[in-house]
Amino acid sequence: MHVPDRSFFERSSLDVAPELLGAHLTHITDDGPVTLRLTEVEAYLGDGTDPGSHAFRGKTPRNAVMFGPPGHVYAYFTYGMHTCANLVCSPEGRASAVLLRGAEVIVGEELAWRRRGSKAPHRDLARGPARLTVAAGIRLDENGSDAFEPPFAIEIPDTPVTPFATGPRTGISGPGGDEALYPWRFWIPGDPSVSPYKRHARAKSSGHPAG
DNA sequence: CCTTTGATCATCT
DNA sequence: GATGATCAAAGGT
Repeated sequence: MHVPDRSFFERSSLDVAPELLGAHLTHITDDGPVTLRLTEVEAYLGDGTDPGSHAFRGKTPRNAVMFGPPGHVYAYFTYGMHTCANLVCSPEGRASAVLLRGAEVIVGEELAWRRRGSKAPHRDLARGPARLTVAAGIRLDENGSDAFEPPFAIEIPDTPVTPFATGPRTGISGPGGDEALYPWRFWIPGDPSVSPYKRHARAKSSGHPAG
């Protein structure tokens, strides 16, 4: 486990996403630290070719952070009540991002449990993008924060986690959710903290070079 | 295990 | 005015 160079994020989210599996993301507040071990992520592009991406129709006030420097946090509000978090990829000006969809809480479980406000089992604490954001204590007003600076910290595995699984992205209507065109959801096979939604999609073991 | 449904509002058309 | 990178509770199999 090591702190990556910022250039790690200066690549397409398609390359970064699978290498974030198993990474540790820490967020510290006055209440203490929470560290997440990432188990499920999704890649989104910003070059106008990805209809599932917030950046598909160009830069707007909401997605502006996606077009900013890599290694920063893109947080957005949706469904009238939920916040989700991404890590920005690609060089500045070329938006792409990795949505954090599932993780295991490995530090600060008590704090994460308190934030979630329910008796969630350990595996459910950060299972799903909105739950993950609550468990970590990431707030909407932290949109644009540098993930390399406090209150954030990130470490990645010395060797990428293999094998990993791929499949269609979750919750996307229209062509952006088409597995054949955009199989850009990545997860650690069999991990209980992978989000359950639309899991009917068959987990195929990665035929990726890495696995 | 599964499916259905209500909640609730910023954003974009 | 419709939609959405969602969740939790309730009820069925």
